[in-house]
Amino acid sequence: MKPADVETFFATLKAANPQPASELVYSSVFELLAAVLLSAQATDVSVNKATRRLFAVAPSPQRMLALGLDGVIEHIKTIGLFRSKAKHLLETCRLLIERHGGRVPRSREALEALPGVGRKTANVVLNVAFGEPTLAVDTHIFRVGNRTGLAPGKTPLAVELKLLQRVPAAYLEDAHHWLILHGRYVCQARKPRCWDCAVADVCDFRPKPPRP
DNA sequence: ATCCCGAGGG
DNA sequence: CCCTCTGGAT
Repeated sequence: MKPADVETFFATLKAANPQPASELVYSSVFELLAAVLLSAQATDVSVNKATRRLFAVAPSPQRMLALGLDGVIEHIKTIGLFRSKAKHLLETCRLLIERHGGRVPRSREALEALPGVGRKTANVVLNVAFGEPTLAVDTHIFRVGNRTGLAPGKTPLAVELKLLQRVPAAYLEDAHHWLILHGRYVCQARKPRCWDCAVADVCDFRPKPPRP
């Protein structure tokens, strides 16, 4: 993708969706952190189904700890990777209380020190909860960055750095959600919907012509 | 590089 | 059946 097309790319996505937001359901910074931790390799629909039950009983680190491992698993067992996620979530809750007064810390170092929280999850929390100019690269953004030519890279970190360097400052705040929603609904993994893609003319990807 | 791991879509 | 889903730890 040519540098001049990057502005067009984001202006077009913005016009279609002026105020993009996460589709995860949460009502506090703690719930955001927990929901994102649970969302690894899972759809937001399945995560929301589980967190509706979980957060009704455990909206705080203290209440989450009180549930215990089996209690947490009972609520999230419909999500993939549920055993490791339950374990990580509980240990994270313990550390939030022990190190951070039961609050979610605002620094990358403190966030990534929590089990189950890596660079991507930390970036989401820093951006969405604290308004920091970070850009979390998930499976969608990694694919969209490479496929479109907007931000090619062999690893998520490489794509993230390329995006931070190419996305105009005015779009950085919401770029994460525009890219993720574009990847989820239009630039899909298996069958990208290029025929109704608003940014197809500035995209490097050319789909195979359909069979007659 | 491998493991974790359920639900939904094609 | 196979692939994908807002990854992270070992």
